[in-house]
Amino acid sequence: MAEDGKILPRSGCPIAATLELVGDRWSLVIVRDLLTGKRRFGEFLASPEGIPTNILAARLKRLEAAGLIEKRPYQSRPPRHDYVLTAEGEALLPVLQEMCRWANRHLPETWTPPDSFMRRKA
Amino acid sequence: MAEDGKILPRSGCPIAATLELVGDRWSLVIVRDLLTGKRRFGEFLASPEGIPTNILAARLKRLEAAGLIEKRPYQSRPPRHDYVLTAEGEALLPVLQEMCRWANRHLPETWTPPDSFMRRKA
DNA sequence: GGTGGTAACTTGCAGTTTGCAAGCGTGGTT
DNA sequence: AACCACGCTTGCAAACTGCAAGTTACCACC
Repeated sequence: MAEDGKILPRSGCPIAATLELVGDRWSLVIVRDLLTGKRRFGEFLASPEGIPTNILAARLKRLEAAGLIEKRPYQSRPPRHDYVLTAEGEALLPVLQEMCRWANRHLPETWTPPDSFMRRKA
Repeated sequence: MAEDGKILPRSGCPIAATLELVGDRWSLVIVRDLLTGKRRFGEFLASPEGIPTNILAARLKRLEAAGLIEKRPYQSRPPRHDYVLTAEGEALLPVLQEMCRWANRHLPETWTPPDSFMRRKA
């Protein structure tokens, strides 16, 4: 995956195309955090999975380039910004919910997400 | 990801755990092919995305180690085998369906999957 | 005004993974 | 024997990952 966020589709298959955007170990973890209210670089870093800072910065850049998230300044001195999901990014919720359902049924050690997350609608 | 298929969970989050198994560019493409009737090494290779042979072999090994697919001999002379989804692997169908719905709505160039795939139940 | 702290990154670098191409092993076919 | 098919394995350069350390921009205290 190129650093500049450009991705050339390998086929028109919707599954393959989706995977080219978010098919890696970290992107959907970031989307999960955004869906559960986290907004800032440091908050993503604090998640239990422990994403490295350079990977986080690269993924945020790519997700922004793909239009799934937006960077917004929330104060100017010192310059700080946070990230929010676009409508397109939020629409990934059902994918994550299905992953949770699958994992809870088939991977015994996984946590049950809060009801508010599982019932939530895009 | 270790070559031997062993994966140590980074957290109990069902999303992160799922991504550790199938969160890469190829695994779910293989599951897609299996769900649409493909069974053999050569058939996976022939998919339009063009997975390299060594990656395909590694992913099949990992999916088998994870219990998502099973290797079955279908003839003994010459020795040949194919792969089928286990119930656990088939249960990923809803995840793939949601990815298709998302992609069809948000990525303009993607194909619409056949109705039989989208309506299918696990 | 120097020291320290916070937030958001960037950089360096070794180790791992990817992807292309080529080769291998088993056995059928001619 | 020569050739082919299938299912891989191997070699290798390039790309990516993850850890640690450094950077930038400011604020706050002493």
